[in-house]
Amino acid sequence: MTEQDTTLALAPRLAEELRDKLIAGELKPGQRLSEAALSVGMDVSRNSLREAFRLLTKEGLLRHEHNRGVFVATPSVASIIDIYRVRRTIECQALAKAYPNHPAVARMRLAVERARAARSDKDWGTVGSQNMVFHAAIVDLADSQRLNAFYAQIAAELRLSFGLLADPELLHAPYVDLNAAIVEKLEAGMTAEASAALEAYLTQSERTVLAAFSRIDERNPSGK
Amino acid sequence: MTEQDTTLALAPRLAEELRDKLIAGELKPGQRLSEAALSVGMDVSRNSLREAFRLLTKEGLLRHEHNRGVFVATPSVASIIDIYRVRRTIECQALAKAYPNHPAVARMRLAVERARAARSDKDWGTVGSQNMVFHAAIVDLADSQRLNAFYAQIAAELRLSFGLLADPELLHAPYVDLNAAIVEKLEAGMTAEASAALEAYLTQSERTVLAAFSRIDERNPSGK
DNA sequence: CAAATAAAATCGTTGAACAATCTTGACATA
DNA sequence: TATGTCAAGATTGTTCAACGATTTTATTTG
Repeated sequence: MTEQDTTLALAPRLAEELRDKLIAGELKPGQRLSEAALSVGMDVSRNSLREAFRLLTKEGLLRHEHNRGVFVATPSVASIIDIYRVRRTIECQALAKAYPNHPAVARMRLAVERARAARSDKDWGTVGSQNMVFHAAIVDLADSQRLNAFYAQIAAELRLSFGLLADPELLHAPYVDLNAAIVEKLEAGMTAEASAALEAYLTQSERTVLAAFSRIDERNPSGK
Repeated sequence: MTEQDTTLALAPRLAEELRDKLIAGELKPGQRLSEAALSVGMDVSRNSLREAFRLLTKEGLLRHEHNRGVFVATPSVASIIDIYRVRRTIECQALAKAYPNHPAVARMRLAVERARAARSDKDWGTVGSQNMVFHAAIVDLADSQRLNAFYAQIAAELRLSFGLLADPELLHAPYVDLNAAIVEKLEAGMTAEASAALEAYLTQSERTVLAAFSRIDERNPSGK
């Protein structure tokens, strides 16, 4: 009974598989993805693979150049700034307008607690993924499927950038307690304060990521 | 020199062509799009058409059912509520954080003036499209490519819903002056007031659309 | 008239083919 | 040596034909 009953379409499955590899860093920014090579590697036809490419291109994880092929998207300072702008717009508003009994609040708290436990174990991978869960839950406060889907996409793009950065401790550890403060303010009904705290959080996080990114980028300007 | 030098890829062109037909109402909600029929009708291969279908499905304009084909998305009360939730989140925040000298402000004003001119001519189509321009300009205040792209998608979905509604005068005419008031507040640096006015606008517009939509929907519950 | 079954249509996916375009490398020229 | 030309070679863009899988329609049967 562990198998999938509903045979999902092939292209979305391929896209998911590729997305995982992109986020895991198995496929590196700037790298070209050969249709011929990948289609035999993944044991599917070129046509099916091209459908998957189109999906991931639309998500911003791949870049498509006509008659030249698809490449893993190369994060840039501009894209990071853009992504944080999106996050501030959506997350802060979701938090400001949230009502404190929303089911997503429980998920926020749970993510905070799990992140704290992982932090004591120095399990930075889990700290990072619980941080993602926390922010996805914030967006979920707005009760909008479309915002959720859009945010998932933005988060995947951001994780592509994170892949370039070396130090997950620096990247995620400092924010566990800030997250805790946010959820506490929210639970207390202080949505405006929670939102303000989140904005400060995001600004600080953006600065950290940009600084780390610039250090990489100036050594290796074109992302090869 | 009027021709396109860069031969654009086929799939995006097909997607654009279909998108236009969807928004124009040539393809009706719930209608099934046969791969075989459409591919001969548009004189392209089934494979290319399928790539275009994937794009439009990801945009929310088409719905894909495994082994059954693609259908024109059927707007629902839930989808309209969701779309307006997105609009309030993004547009109000963009306006609240805007700075009044942003180039998009000029476009907002221009759209208002054109809409007013069109209103005196009772050219409701232009009134509607200038209204779309106005709101796209608001989102542009946030200076984010990703928000712009996302909003364009949401707007297309909303226009699909509008296609079902009969009366463009009722739908757009009352909002020309509200738009004017918003741009004036913004130009005066009163971003908070502009944002509040927009929120009231959107709530009222949502109510109008939902009311009109329910009248249609109860006569024709499952969209043909 | 309902249920079961057979036939037809449609989608899902593959593989091969060929045109269009880009890349590479050899070669000639200044 | 540096540079520009030009012909392979490789890769993408697109089409076509085929066939298994699934759904829909039509037919038969009880």
